[in-house]
Amino acid sequence: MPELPEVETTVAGLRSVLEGTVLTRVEPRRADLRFPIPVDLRQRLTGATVTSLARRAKYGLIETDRGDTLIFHLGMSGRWRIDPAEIGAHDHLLLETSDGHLLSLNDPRRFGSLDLVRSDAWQAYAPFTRMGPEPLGPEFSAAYLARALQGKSTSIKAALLDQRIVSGLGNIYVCEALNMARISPTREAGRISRARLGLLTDAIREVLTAAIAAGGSTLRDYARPDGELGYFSKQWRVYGREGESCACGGVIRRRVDGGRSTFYCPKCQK
DNA sequence: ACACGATCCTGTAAGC
DNA sequence: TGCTTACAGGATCGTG
Repeated sequence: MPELPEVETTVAGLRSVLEGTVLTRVEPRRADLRFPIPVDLRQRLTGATVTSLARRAKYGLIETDRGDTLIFHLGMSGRWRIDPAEIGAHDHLLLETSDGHLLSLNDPRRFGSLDLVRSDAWQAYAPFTRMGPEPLGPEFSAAYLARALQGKSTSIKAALLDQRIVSGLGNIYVCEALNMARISPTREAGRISRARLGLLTDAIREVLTAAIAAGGSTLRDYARPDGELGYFSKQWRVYGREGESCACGGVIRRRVDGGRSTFYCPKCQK
């Protein structure tokens, strides 16, 4: 489910419930997700006050007044549920707040992760150290992309999914941005003109910004007790639309590389 | 060094 | 209807 916009929306939803509250109960319900969950997580977080929440790439950060920051990744199927009606087999971490809310990290496939770092050193967290810039940040530009893609023989689609080049993009928004910029997903990454890289960076920013805005508009849904409603927009141009019409009039195709689907329009994406 | 496929796990939906 | 198969928004690891 979660790429950058979904994590951004999730963090905003969590912030409204968590910020300023005390974690009165912290209950990991299994020892690991993708990786082991720190054994002292309960002890370090119980009784702490949540001071702030933030996002880095597809990770959410929950900072406390004890100098610890809980870092979560939602993997493919993770989400936070607020005041769920019942706790099931896939609710892996429960947080109870001094306001009486119960939060649950639910992740059936368990590709997500949970970790605890010292707040003054979160930037040294291993997954962050080799990660490229935020696509919505000031460092991300056509000039940056040109430098990062220089000499790369891999496809532009694979390059944009590589978190070392730019962090936070996933399969959906890469497909969408490439369609918006009219660039073929199979085009060699190192051989795209600077002008087209400009269109691509614009498209990436535009699609992410629109998705965050749409997510924000459904925050109420996200925070519903059942948590069942999707919290991101499904206004996709090409993703999941094989056989349908592209805005240009062409027919959207699907191809699979490395087990992952790519949706694109062969008529307008060159 | 780089590029690519296999892999972790479960749920859902399509196909026979 | 029921069983089997394909596929899913991620990221890492091993191999060529």
